[in-house]
Amino acid sequence: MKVATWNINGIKARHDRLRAWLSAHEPDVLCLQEIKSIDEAFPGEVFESLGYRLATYGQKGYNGVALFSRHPLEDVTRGFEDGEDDEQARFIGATVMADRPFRVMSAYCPNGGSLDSDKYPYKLAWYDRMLRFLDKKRTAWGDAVLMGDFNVAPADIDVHDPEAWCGQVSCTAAERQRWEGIGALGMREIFREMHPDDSSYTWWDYRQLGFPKNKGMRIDHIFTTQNLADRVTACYIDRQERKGKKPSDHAPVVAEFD
DNA sequence: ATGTCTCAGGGACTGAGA
Repeated sequence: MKVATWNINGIKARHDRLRAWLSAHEPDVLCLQEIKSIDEAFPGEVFESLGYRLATYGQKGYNGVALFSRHPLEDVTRGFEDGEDDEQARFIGATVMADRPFRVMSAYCPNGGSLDSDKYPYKLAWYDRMLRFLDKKRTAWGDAVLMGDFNVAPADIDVHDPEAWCGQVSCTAAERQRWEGIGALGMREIFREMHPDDSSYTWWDYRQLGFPKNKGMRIDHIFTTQNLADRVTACYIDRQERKGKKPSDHAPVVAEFD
């Protein structure tokens, strides 16, 4: 089973690149973030013709998440269903009906802006809502994969310049504590587990020659529940996709398990 | 140089968000 996550930064601007990537890598399941499209305008036929079933949760202009699967998707949920008034489309889940079914979730965690903006407390509160949601659902779901753009660099090894970033948004103690809360709920972050000392990144700023200078951060992650984590055979970042014409500012992250 | 992108609105460019 091959699963992947990619912040695509606009499906309209990137569907050709995505189609080529899917043809080359053939993941069973893909989570997208920042589709920046309403559901009605999502170019689904392109991907259905490659054999994928789609579930999208979009909004106009910003944010938006999607699930692609070569196996049927059941019981799609959008948002956290907690009654909060939140118009931002950032979380979608579904059950992948493979031989051994599992729950999959695509998360686009808030960026947070700067420490003094109102986007920062929104980010922290959003994480708390996600943690409550995961806690409430985890026994019912069994095996699960949670993937996405978490907008948190969990440790200094995940940041090109920890001195400069320490205490800034994506690297504060409050954010890292919440990110670690996912692990406290029994999920394991696969890339770091497979590569304990690798300081690879998943995102590089378009500005200031971020990618050529490798000034990036590892903020896109794949978490799985215990049983799946024990069956993982590989986890890697596809840096190639950050190259060439009109890349996203994020590279895909891929995991394989038996 | 806040040095690059995407998208929306409105029909060339500006603003927002990342």
